[in-house]
Amino acid sequence: MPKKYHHGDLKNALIQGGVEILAKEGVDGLSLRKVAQHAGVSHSAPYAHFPDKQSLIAAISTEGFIQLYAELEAAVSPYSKNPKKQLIEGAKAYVRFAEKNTDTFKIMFSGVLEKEKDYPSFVEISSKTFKLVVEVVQTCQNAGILPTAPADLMAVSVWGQVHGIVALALEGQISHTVLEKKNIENIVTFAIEQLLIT
Amino acid sequence: MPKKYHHGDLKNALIQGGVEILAKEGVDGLSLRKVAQHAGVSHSAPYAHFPDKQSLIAAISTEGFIQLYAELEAAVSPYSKNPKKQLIEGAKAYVRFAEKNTDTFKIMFSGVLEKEKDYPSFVEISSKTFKLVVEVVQTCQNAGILPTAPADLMAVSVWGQVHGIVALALEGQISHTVLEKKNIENIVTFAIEQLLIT
DNA sequence: GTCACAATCTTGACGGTGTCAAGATTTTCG
DNA sequence: CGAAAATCTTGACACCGTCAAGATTGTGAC
Repeated sequence: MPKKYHHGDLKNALIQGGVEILAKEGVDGLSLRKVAQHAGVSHSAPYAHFPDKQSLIAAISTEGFIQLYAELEAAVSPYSKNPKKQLIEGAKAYVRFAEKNTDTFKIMFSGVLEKEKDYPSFVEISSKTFKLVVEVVQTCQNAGILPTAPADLMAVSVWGQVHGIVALALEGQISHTVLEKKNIENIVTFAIEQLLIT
Repeated sequence: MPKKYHHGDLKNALIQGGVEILAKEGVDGLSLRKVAQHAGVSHSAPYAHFPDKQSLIAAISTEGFIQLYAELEAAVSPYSKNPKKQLIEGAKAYVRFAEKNTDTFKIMFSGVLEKEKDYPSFVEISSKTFKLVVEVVQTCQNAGILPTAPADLMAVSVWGQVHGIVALALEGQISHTVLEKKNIENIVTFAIEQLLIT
């Protein structure tokens, strides 16, 4: 933890403030100047901690991934003896995260972040999350409920399946006729079950 | 087709110019003023045709969906006797569209468009595209190569599967270890095959 | 302890943005 | 032809990201 200077841990205050503004005013409402004001600091103070806006967004995205990872972990760990439940509960947790943190989720995946190579901690937590998916997929394969194929490839399929439906849902692209019968969690569950070996 | 006034069909010129700028400078480079200048017109001339920037973006997205629909149609129609090929060729066409028109694709799905209710022509082509997916899914079901389930629900799964992998790929979120072995088209094909009944 | 240095923050400026108001110009149509 | 509507220009406003210059404050060497 950084020591106190004029403000004291401004960097984290900016990230946290960014998350709040994101939740309150949406992606378009997020500006460096607003985040600075929210932290009670001048409009260009953030430049002491972030070289540009993208960098702040990367930090917020990283924070989002850390929380997503934690929630996936929590959803999956109780069912270490039940691979199918792990897969489905993990998928449902993914949906819930996206629904509860819509704008953070959008920032994490909406192309605002471009050259991720420059944000090592983002890459780290992001690939850590992917590894978690691979592990769950592998236990499912060992249990014979997912096809035998390279685990990383199958993990991309599973993650893509969940992510795609969630992304379409956030865009309002899920057909009205479907939403009448099932909510997003149920749709994702159905889709994942299609990938399972009966 | 609108008649000529001062400029002559400014509205379409703005949309077309927007597509060009989008392809050349990316999402961040797209501004109303730049589009106006590109069309040789003053900075607030666009307001005679679009109430705000979102509306221009909606028009560009609509244009994108029209092209996407056409390419899906073209990819699917030659194989009316081969449902499996229809599904896979359609998915591959989706990938190709996203790869060739990255920024238009991002704008179409990256949350820039919010309240779509206000853009009827966008909703129209978008749901028309979805219906095309439903039709292909139905012929696959009739051929016994996709599970018997509500066609619209299964269509959401299929579309979500393809879209999710494409979206993750555009974010650079597909694991390096997977990309070494397969390109996006192949990954999507693999994923779709997992949904098929063998 | 003090003094130079580095980190942190402020002030002020720059060009660019979306949007609106007022007015000029042009087309349409009764 | 003349009124009304559509189209476009000019100018202004607040906001934005970013940079330069300088003020303030903490750190560490001596």
